[in-house]
Amino acid sequence: MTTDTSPSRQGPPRTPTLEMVAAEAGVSRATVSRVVNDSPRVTEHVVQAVNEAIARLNYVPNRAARSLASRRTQVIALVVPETTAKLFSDPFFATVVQGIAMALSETEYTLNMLISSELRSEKTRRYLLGGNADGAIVVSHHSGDHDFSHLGATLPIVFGGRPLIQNDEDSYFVDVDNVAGAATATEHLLDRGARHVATIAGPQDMPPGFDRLAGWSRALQSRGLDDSLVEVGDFTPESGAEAMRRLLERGRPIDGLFTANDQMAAGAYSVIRDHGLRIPDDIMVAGYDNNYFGSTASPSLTTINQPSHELGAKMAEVLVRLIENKPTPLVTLMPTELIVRASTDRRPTA
Amino acid sequence: MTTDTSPSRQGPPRTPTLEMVAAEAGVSRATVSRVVNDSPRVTEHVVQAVNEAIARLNYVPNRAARSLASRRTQVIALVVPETTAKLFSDPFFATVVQGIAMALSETEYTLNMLISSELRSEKTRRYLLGGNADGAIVVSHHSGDHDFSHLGATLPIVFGGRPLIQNDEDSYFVDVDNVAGAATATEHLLDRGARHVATIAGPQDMPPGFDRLAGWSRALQSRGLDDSLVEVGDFTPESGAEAMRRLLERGRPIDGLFTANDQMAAGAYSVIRDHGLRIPDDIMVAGYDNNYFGSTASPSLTTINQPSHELGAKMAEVLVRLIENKPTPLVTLMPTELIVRASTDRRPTA
DNA sequence: GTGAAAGCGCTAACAG
DNA sequence: CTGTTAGCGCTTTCAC
Repeated sequence: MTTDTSPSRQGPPRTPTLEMVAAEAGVSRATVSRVVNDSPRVTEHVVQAVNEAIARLNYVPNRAARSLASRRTQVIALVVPETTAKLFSDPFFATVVQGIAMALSETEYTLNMLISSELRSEKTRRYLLGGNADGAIVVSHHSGDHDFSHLGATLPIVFGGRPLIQNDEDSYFVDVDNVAGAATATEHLLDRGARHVATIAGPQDMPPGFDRLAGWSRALQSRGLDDSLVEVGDFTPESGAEAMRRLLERGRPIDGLFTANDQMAAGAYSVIRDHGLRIPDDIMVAGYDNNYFGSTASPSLTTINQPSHELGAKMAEVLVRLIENKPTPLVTLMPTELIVRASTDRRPTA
Repeated sequence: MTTDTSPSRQGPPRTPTLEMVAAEAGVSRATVSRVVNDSPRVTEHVVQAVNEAIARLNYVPNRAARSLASRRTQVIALVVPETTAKLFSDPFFATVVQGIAMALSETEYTLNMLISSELRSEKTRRYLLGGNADGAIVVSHHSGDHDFSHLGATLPIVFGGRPLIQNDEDSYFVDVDNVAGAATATEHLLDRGARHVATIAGPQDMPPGFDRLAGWSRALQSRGLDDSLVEVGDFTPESGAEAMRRLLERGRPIDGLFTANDQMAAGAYSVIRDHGLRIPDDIMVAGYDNNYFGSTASPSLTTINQPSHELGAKMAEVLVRLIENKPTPLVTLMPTELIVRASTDRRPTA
């Protein structure tokens, strides 16, 4: 076992070149190139001959050469801020990435995943600006990571999750319709007979936190109901418990609760029970996210499901359209789905 | 909003070239190239001048050109069989990928993620053989996906998880030491006083299932204890419950249980309780995986933690060594960690 | 419709 | 130590 450190450099070309195919098929390199890129104006007969030669030689085009000549890379960069990368084990995020990767695997594009730390974000910027990708998808939980938005002018970029501040420079993004989702959950509580619906909101400096509170408010206001029973948490079960405590201490009647995510609902559950109240009989509860916390809670939690896989697929789709100069709306909102479970299992009251 | 479908082709070169830097610095292109690739033999003085020119022009090298000329791509392919991609929401798998990506972000290599469906696996093969990557990491749950192992001769490849059959062609892989982990958990049960330790094993056609059973056996045999209390499940909670039922029906004493994963332990819990037995007083239980099922179970489950992030990082490290022709062992086993919780909370008996 | 020729931006011998 | 000279493998006008 030697300690040869130098990169292994094979001698002769390992893979057949376009030129060899041309020779094999008895045509020019230009023609082979046309066939490979299925250009319209090539005789059917020639196409066949070339394809046979390709098959015989087991030819596969060299990406580097192709992209050098065509000034197109066929690469899509997936930029993941390091803070978000840490949350990779979050099923939501992982599934979004899965959606992106699977959608792209259907296309000619290749997915390049970059972790961009605060420190080395310059490296990422250079990579993107250096013409190493045809476009980029930026996913992040903290939408402060929109440092990249100004790159949108130079390179097609699609963001996952809307920016907190709708910036002047119009950036493309696709997101879940948090407002509508929250409103749906709240309306469900109302339909099932709740009249005093409280909410445990998420951080108001995060779009999902902000939007879900807005959706809850909207649903109540549109029925002329009170929307002042609000407490804010930070998406953790503990904060959910705290918030629930504060809510109950207000001493006002509560018969419905919408929490901005399932974790906080789980936290609220324990407090509700500690107060001798029953779910759903005394208080119906609805969460948001449809994750493990909700499905294993007892009683199982009614919640809002986010189409995370589809979200990723959509991001890929939008970016590809952008790259190919096809008309595309600036913002794409994905619909959510209400999952009804035991925590709201009550017949509508009269 | 037009419907121009053609790729946007900008006119003039958008990014400064190495040649422009050379002119700016008053040296030849070769010299600039040497500086960029920090070759040792360049005068300090010249290095500075070039670097300043680079900074002034905001130059960033073109990957395609570089790789075309150097026959090196600086790309590492992450091959994810579609069956595995579906499990992306599995925290274990997602964390492994995270580990790979983060380790690679420290290097000059770029991560290319490919979903390889059974059908289109030919596409992946061509991509890899086409010289589009310097190496590949293949991650999969089902190690039947070692279709790629024969590519190992052509391209450096590292596999995640050991192959079921130790194939002749020596392929590199890194894995968690399942045998040792299972043995550790089992020994822990013995140390806490268990004498009749049963196991609920995983599918025997999956390496983790097979190895964890082996580890359990080894621990018992080395103390001269009986290792016949085995039932097999399929890693689901339901199968765990079934297996536990069969175990108890044997009518033999059981005071300890090792399950091949936490899910099956969760399933076993309910059956144990249904039989009027207490955990840990009557039966101590240890699982494997350290996931949500174990930590939220009641009593909380003693289990084996897998260093998933480190596993990914190691895979990246091994591959890079391979690519750079540094000596590297064929198999790398990562150590596990015992997490002691309430399900084995009992003082050692006399 | 097809071929010829001219590069894309960079690296890698080889001289000097 | 630095410059010169050839390409890497492919696309792309431009003629024919």
